[in-house]
Amino acid sequence: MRVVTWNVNSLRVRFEHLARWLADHPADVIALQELKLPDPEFPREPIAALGLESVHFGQRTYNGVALLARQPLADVQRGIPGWDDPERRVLAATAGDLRIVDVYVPNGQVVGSEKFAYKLEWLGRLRDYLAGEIARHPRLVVLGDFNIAPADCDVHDPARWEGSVHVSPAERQALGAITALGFADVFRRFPQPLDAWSWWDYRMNSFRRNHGLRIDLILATTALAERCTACRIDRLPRGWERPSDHAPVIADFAD
DNA sequence: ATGGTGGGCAGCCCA
Repeated sequence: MRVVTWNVNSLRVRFEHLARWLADHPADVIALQELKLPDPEFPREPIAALGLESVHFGQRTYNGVALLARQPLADVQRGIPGWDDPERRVLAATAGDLRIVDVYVPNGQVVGSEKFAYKLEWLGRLRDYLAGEIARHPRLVVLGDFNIAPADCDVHDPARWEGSVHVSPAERQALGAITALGFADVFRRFPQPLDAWSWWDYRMNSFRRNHGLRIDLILATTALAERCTACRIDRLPRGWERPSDHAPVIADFAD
């Protein structure tokens, strides 16, 4: 099973990039974030024309997540059960024998802000939800835009970023509480380049200078992570004309 | 040098 996560920053704008990339990178499951379109405008038919089933949980202007898959998606769950979060950021489904949870973690804006408090609350609620999911689904993958760089090796300039949003101790602790449920960040199970980022700011020529963060993650339950045979970031589409600010992350799992 | 760029919807909000 090949699993992909990609924050497309507007599916309307990036649909052609997605189609072009998928033509060269056949995947079994694709988790998308930041659709930025309401459900009635979701391009279900164009995606079906690519040979992919899809489920989506969108809203106008902001947020929105979708799962695309070669095979049918079952037991679809929109949002975190029992919490009426006004922002649409979580979508779960079962593809084959994998349970998939697609997440778009809040950005947090500035450490100490209201949005930052929402991010921490949100991560706590995700942890509680995943504690139940992991008990029911031993083969569980949680992937998406976490808006947290797990460690300093995931940051191009740790000194300049120290204490900022995406790297602050509070955020890393909240992520740690999730991985402590029994997940592995599969990217770090393999040798990787020292400068492997998944997001580059649109400003300040960040991509050209390769100033980025690794904030797009694929977490797998520990037993499943041992079946992971590869994980990499494909930075190529970040260099295409009018790109998303995120690159796709790819993981392969043996059957 | 506290900026810069991009998406979405209509002068900002969010990333």
